[in-house]
Amino acid sequence: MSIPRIAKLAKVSLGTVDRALHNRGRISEETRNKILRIAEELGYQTNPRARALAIGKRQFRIGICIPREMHQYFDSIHDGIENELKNFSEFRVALVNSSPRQTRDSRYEHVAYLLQQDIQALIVCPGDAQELSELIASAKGAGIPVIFISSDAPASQRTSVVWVDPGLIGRIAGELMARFLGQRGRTAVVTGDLTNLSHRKRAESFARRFKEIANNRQRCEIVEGHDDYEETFEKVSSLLRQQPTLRGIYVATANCIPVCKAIHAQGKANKVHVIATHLFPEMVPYFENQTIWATIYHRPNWLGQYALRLALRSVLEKKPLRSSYLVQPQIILASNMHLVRERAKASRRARFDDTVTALGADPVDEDDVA
Amino acid sequence: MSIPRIAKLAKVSLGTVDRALHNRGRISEETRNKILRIAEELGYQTNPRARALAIGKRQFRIGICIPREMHQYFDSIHDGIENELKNFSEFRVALVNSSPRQTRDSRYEHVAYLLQQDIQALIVCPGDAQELSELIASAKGAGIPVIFISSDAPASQRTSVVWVDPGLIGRIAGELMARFLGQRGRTAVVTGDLTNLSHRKRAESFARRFKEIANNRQRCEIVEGHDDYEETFEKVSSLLRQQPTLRGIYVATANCIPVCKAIHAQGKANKVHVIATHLFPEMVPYFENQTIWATIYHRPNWLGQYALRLALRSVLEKKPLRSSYLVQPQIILASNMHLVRERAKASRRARFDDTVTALGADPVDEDDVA
DNA sequence: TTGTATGCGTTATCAC
DNA sequence: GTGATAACGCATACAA
Repeated sequence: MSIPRIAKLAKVSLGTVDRALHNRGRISEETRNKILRIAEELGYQTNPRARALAIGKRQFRIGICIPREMHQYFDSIHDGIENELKNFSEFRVALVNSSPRQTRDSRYEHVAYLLQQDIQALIVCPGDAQELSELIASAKGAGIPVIFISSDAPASQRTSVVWVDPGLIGRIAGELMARFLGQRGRTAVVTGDLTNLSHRKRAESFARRFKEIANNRQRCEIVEGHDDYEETFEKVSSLLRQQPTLRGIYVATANCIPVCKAIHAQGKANKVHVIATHLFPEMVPYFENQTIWATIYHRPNWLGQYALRLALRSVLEKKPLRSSYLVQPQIILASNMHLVRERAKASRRARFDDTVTALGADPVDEDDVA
Repeated sequence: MSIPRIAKLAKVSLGTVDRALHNRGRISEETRNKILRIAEELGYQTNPRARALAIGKRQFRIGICIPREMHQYFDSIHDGIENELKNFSEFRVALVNSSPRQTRDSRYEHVAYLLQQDIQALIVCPGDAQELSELIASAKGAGIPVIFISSDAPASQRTSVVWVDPGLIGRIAGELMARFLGQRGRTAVVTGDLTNLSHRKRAESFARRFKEIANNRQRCEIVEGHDDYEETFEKVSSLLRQQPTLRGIYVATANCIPVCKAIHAQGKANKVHVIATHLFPEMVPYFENQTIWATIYHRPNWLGQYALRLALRSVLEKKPLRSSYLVQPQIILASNMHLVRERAKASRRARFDDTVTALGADPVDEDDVA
């Protein structure tokens, strides 16, 4: 089941088989079909290691566009990308980085820039669903796979998306909250911005699942904090004053610190509890004093790692990509908190800023295990 | 940083570098040292893909000894092994299987048999800590790596163990139970056999963590079911009669069905809830009727997959193995139950029975993602 | 339109 | 002890 073997069976040369298999033209329909038929029958699969070896000297360039805000989250994605890079140290891969400052800033100019940099694949955390569609269509035309991380824009022509199902996240949080609270007390959601599809989905799924289990007919208040510290603190503080029976808050975004602070400021420290999102060092004290009871960890590190793996597989091994890769979220309690990398690690973002990270260093474990 | 480059720098031939790097003898100390020094300076790492290509025609044989009882659990391990096998389809790997019928049966004769089969690595689910030590020492002497799955025997000379920290499992279950029950009601543990180190560890950790959080001073009853259906059903039934304030049961072994049945038989259906271990089809109804509130999933599939990956890495890439690989358990609720493979899949054990599974079929995604 | 030659980095088999 | 040389499977530049 190798090219030489096919060549022998078809009584042609290696080059001919190669042309048939890879649609390179300069081949007659007849021989092409004969060869393809034989390859089919033999169940030919190209040997990725041999291919890797053969094309190993080329430079590959991968474009990266991931906003810089919310360090705890996006830095993890970047770390994941770097991690995976080490698994490809035999190749000459360069990451070309161009990222907007704020989460809500336009990615247009950045992606446009990246597409001019002779990249072979593009990894983006998209913001607005619409703005990139034109650029992505042109990338597709140029044969450049575009991989979305963390959120999707279904209308776009992106090749693949690597993310966590937001409905699933909401349902898990809702079920957990219902079990934690039993029948007593009501709950609320703090989210970023309901115009964001993922945020809305999480909030809705949470509320639905909570009511389903807790048999609770009360309205579940939804607070938009816009990932702003002050705004969130104020809104949650007033919510706590208005709703004395509030017992649980699901913070569907990374911005849970002002929520915890508000709870303590209102003297509700052991009365109101939080289910949060992600995990980073500032949260640890609130885990320890039992303000946070659980957090839903989206594994940003793994999102990044997998996105780069897909990009490089597509480029190096010509592997066709599926349109969607769903990553499983993890439920984190105080007992397994120590297993999350972001709990302790300092930000390394500096290394990434607007640089071309050339590579080729020490190979490393992929360490899903830990 | 390749062998030819080192050869040029050292002004020797490829063969000489090879002999220096791999301690093949037939080389003078002097040139050996010179070459090793240069390789060190250049940070030489052998290119695994090239190596793979070069040794691709050899046969490799991996011995497997995993008991057949408890299909839901051990079959998953086997499935994981087969999964990983597909990622190495370019090689000629054969799995040599010899497994005891019962979990508690001796593995001695099986392992002894496997060691005579010209295997290059051995994967075992050990039972008794002692019985294999002599065989394992001799395997070590013969340069055959021995990888334990799922439980450890610290005194033995095994190369590596791939497992889930039993203390961690117990603490997670304990914390979850404490959160679920709040301050009300007491709890109990159903386990297999307290002479088994992992089982004891899980039970103890559970009890300690539960008390810590729930501020509960009551004794936490521990029931040994010996993974026997009848015995477990009887013991749990009588426990439920004796302890009317019992609210939660942690089943630390896969044997949770008789526990659920006993709860229903005693008319405690919505009063007593279960945190279980693993997930398989028979459990689904009890998840749906809210008898089971959560389960701790040890990811047996991944245990198997990773064990084979380590074995093949050790053999094919000469990669040194760490002594312990800790896999993270997952907390499963009704909301994310559908993500667990074992929930639905039928047993495929037949394929494995006492056969030499020769291979080389279709390569496949590794799909941690799903 | 087809065939041949060369190289990727490693291992293995010779001959010297 | 050491150095050529071929082979693994694939890609590619060049020759026919």
